[in-house]
Amino acid sequence: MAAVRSSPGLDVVQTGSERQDSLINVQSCGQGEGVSGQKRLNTGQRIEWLVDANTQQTNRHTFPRSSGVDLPTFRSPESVEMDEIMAAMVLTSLSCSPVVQSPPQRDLLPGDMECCGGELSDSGSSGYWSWDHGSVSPAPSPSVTEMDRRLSQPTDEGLHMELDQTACEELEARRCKSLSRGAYRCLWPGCEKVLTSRVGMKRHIRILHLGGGSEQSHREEDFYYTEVSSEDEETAPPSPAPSFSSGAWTSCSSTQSQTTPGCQDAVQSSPLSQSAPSSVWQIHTEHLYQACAPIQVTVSPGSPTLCSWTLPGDVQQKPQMAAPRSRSVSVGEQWLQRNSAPTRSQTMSASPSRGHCSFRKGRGEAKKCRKVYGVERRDQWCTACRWKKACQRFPD
DNA sequence: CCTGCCGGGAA
DNA sequence: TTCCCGGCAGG
Repeated sequence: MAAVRSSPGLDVVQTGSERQDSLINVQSCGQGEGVSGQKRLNTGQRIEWLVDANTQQTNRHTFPRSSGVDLPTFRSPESVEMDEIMAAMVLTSLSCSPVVQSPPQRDLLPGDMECCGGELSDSGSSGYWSWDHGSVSPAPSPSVTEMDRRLSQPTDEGLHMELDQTACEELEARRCKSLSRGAYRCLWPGCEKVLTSRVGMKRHIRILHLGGGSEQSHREEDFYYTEVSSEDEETAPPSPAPSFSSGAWTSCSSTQSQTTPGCQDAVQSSPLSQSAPSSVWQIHTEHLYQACAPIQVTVSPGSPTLCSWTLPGDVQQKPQMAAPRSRSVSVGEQWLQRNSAPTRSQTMSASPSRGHCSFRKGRGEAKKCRKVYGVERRDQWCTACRWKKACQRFPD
């Protein structure tokens, strides 16, 4: 918006020495730093202009000149009015000319708007949403000026509207990098890609996950990555993200409760893009929880039939989840202490075949703790065996 | 008789 | 909730 307005306190400054010249101070709402100066028109009017980027005023093309001011007599009121209009137009064109002032006219370039959208448009009234709106708009950052330099270079020949996408993305990436040293983590299930540039992440998601570069998918990538600051990256080793790729699992319960609260806090993107990744994380973590159980399992020594393990996906579906068994007493006990009760209750409640309360299933061929450790080492039994309950360490 | 474990009760 | 045990059933 290139608003040309005249401030009452400044605009019409007519001194006695400049009687024949109409001195008009104009303030133009635009972008970037304010530019002020004077311009002497053909008609002899000297126009002083002040282009202030940060003024958010309504468009007012009126030039309140007091009627009591003496004007050159050879001018008819119509011509004066025309001159004012002309002056306004000239000022408008001046303040919007890319040659004279590139910063304020940035939002007037439709090419920029189309190319980079809200990324480049810092104007709060542009109507475009912007990623870094709040952090960028108020104070011009070095990256902005640098970008302006880059932008004003080609626009010397005119409005260079054909900035290609990649160039804009580079600018965007630069800007994002300079503004925040954050990283962007892909939230696509199974993908833990962490990139330092948002554009790269978008491209990654678009190409790898969304499968192509369609227009629709171009907006979808925002849902599948989250922004994490570098501090979070450094201080978040227990974050579940790297854990997926690493197969060194000793206990699965450690990650169960860590459903990315830190990541959520670190996210600074739009709330729309927050919601989707969180749900993705939720699902992901649940899968992780379900999947981690068979990983730490070691096969029971006496029963080869127990070696048939289902895949994590199947484990999730099956109502009767097989409890893990381990020869390692300490690990098994730890796991039992944490998971025996919930697993048991899950199994009980979900099993439809157990209609009979007094049903006593036949004795399995698996050796239980009593058989394995003997009565003399009862302290090494699983808790259930110690309580004369169904063995959880070596279930049938 | 041994073993596994259900059901119930005590702390 | 944790712990223990009587007692039943299968082998």
